[in-house]
Order: sequence, then structure tokens, then C-alpha cells
Amino acid sequence: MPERAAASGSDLPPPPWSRAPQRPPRRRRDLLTQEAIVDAALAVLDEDGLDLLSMRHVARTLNVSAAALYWHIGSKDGLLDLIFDRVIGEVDVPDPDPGRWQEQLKEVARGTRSTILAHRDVIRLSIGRIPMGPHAVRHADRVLAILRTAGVPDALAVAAQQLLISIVIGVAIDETGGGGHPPADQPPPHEAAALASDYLASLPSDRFPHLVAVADHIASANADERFELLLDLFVSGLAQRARS
Amino acid sequence: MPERAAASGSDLPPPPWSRAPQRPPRRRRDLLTQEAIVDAALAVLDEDGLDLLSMRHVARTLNVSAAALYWHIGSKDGLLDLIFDRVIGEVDVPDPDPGRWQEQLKEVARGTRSTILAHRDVIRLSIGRIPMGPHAVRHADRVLAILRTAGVPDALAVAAQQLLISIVIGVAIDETGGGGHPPADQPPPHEAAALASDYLASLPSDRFPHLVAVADHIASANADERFELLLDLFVSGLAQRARS
DNA sequence: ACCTGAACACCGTTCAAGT
DNA sequence: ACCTGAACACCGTTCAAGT
Repeated sequence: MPERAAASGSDLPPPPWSRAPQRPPRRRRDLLTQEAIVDAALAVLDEDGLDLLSMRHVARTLNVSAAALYWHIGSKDGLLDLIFDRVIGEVDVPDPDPGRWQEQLKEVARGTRSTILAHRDVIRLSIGRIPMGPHAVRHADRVLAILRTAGVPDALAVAAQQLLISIVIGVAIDETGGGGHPPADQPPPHEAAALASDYLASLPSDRFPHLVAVADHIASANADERFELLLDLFVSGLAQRARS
Repeated sequence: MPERAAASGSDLPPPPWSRAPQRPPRRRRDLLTQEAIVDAALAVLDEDGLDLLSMRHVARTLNVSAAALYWHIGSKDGLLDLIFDRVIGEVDVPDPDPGRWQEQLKEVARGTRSTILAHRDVIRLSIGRIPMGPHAVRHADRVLAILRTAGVPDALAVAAQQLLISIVIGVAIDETGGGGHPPADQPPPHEAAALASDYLASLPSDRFPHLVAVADHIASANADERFELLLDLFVSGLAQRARS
């Protein structure tokens, strides 16, 4: 685990429609800081899931009244914005090495996937949030660096950078099916997979011939391999375009 | 818009860990039906968004007490399961035409994308839900039919079917950034895009040289084109694997 | 300047009681 | 069998009041 990228300081101009107030990092010897609140909230997110992430719960964690949080983070949405950017900061992107750009892209994708899986519910939180905090901006710049330094034309580089994220998120969503913090009473991941393929195999094969025929392939499907397959299709296809 | 696939009747065995009770479609001349509740809830989802989709709200829509819903759908999670499967049923999958399998895969992807964009918040609702209702099962079988009839080996077909969904969802999430039903006070989609690229262009170019350099490409990026690019990379790469 | 307590308008769900 | 009303334990947010 790399330490959180500290370079992108908070001295940037505020992104548009930002919902968290800009507060100096620490004034006196107060109990609360934006950072401390984000820490606590992220812990709740990881341990209890998004559904149990309430202002009151986070406040209880910090031995503070719920209303106290509002002075620092403005609103729950503001807090979620901060959490999102914090998590983005956890994935590190290598300095460009033009000869290895295809492999570097894959490394970024793998890193992104693994931090998503480390904070499974961040994916639900991220939907509808345009990533434009300091860490998000830094991340985008560094991925673009890999592509542009390798000679990928700008328009294609922009598309590739955005598609890469989409791909990783899409696959991660599929993988958290049944996993993550279940909405209610779902069984644990592997048991769910077993139940699922049992169910598929039990379906009437005259109505669903193909599904029943491949039920065992579904059961034995490996998420890592599938992800690598997609990365391969994407990156090698991209390289082909970049050449022409 | 095709009518909802009616073939997959409710005479299937219940999927594992189903959270909605199985109720006969309509007993007497009661006020409520599972179907009527799903209709109402889907309307609320489309018009007001997931955050405003509450049992009480749906019940108000139907001139019924909130508690009345529970007899029919068991829980809110059960209702969300039913909505999810209903929406899946809206995308239609063509009968296999082996000579055109690559184009058919793309058609399915485009159809899935457009029904997601027609029910933008369904994507948030879908996370963590394993699609295994009658419509989901039918959908999977028909996509597998296209692949297997074309001679794609089973293991690859299963991977391709799952990756195709992941890809579409991933791209759709990216597109609903700022759109959908905003968490709170975000600006409308195109205004948000303008604000975003203005912000990117305003960043210090010594710290984010690549991002600033391509800010205009980001502003003029076309979601449809990007989607088609990804489809092309995916499907043609897949065809290549299938041949070897 | 930073934080508390109480209040407002909501939630999902249960459960006795009605018909 | 189907539905209501009231209740329980929660929410996010605001706001006067304290220090």
C-alpha cells in the first residue's frame, strides 16, 4: 500500500459546485478537523457499509454531536465528496516510461481495481459524483502523462483515460454482486455463487438451453482472469489505433 | 421501444435469497398487485430518483397505507429486486444470426445502454443485486445464444457475456456523472460539463500540464463515439480470440 | 470560532386490529 | 385474505444558545 499521494495540496482553487466548505486544516486545539471526520467516515464505510454511514453514526464514533460535523463538512454530500477524493488518492500512478506504456496502463487498472475492492462501497458512493478534487485531478493528469508521452494522440488519450476508469468500475460492480455490504440478508459471496449456479443448473433446459449448458462454466469463472482478458482486449486494441 | 418480454413467465422456481414473496398475480378485485406496485415505484424512480423512492412515497402514489405494500413485496429490498428485473426485461436481444454475431453483440450493448439511460437511477439500485429474476435469466440465455451459435467456445462466451454488461454499466456510470438525479445541488448535465472543463483549464499548468493541455478535448468529448470505440475494441478483440 | 441540545420533517418495518 | 393506524428506532439538517 503506497502512502496517500500528498503532492496535490489543498492550495488548489475549489472545484465548481463543491459542497464541502474550505476550512483551514487545523486552527487551535479543536476536537474536529475535516481530515479526522473523513478518516472516521471512511472507517465506518469500510466496516459497516454505505447504508449505515450516517452523520449521527460518524459523530458517535468521534464522541461529538451530529450537528458539530456540519460546521466542518457542510453536508453529508460534502463529506461523501471528500471520501471519494480521498480514496482516489490511494491509487498510485507510475511516472511515464514510454516503452512500457501498455503495461503501465494495465498496472493502473489493476491498482484501481484493488483499491475499489478494499473500499467496496465507494463505488455506490461515487455514482453521480464528478471526480474533480485534488487527488482526482492529479490522478487524471498522471494517466494522461503515460498516454501522451507514449505518443497517443490527444483525442484518443482522453477517450482512453476515461474508458479505462469505466472499464474498471464496470468489472468491479460485477464482482461486488453479492459481496460488498449486502443490502439486507444476502448470503456471503462464495455461498451466493454456489447457490446461483445451482439455481441456473436447475432451470428448465428447454427454455434456457444455453444458460443451463454453461452453468458449470459460470460457477468456475475466475474474476481475475476475466479482468485480465478485458485489459488485454482494451490495451492491445488501443495500441493498434494509436499506430494508425 | 419493444414491449416487455412476456415469455419468461412467473412459473419459474424462485431464485435463491429472493426477498419478494411469491404472490398470485391477482386474486380478487384488490387494490394492490405486485405489478401495480412495481409500476408505481418505477415511475417514482424515473421522475424523482432513487433518493426519493420511499415506501411511504410509493404508497401515497397508490392511495394506500405504507404498511399495505409489505404484504405484497415483503420489503423495500424485495421491491428493488423486482424493479431491477423489470428493467432488464425492457432490453430485447435478437435471435442469433451467426453471420452477424459481432454486430448483434453491439446491438445488445447499445440497447442496454439506452434503457439504462432511460432509467438512470437503476444503476445505483442494481449494485450488489445479482440479476437472477425471470427476465435476467432470459436475457443471459439469449446473449449466450448469439455467442455459442457463432461458435465462440463456452468459457469465452461466458466471459464475454459478463464483460459486455460490465462495460456498458461502466460507461453508463461515467455518463450519468452530473446527470441522473443529482444527490443534491449539482447543476444540469451540460452546464456541469462546461464548468468542469473551465475548471480544468484554469488549473496551474506547471503542476497538471497534460490535463490542462487536453482540457478542450475533454470539453468536446462525445459519449456516443467513446462508447462505439470501446465496443469496437471489445468485439473485434473477442472475434480474434474466438478464431484461435 | 467552534460545539451542543432540541426540534422538524422525514425514513423502514412491525403489529395488533379491522374487514 | 388483504389493508389500516399507530408505534419504534432511526434519518439529514437547522438553529438558537452556549463557550
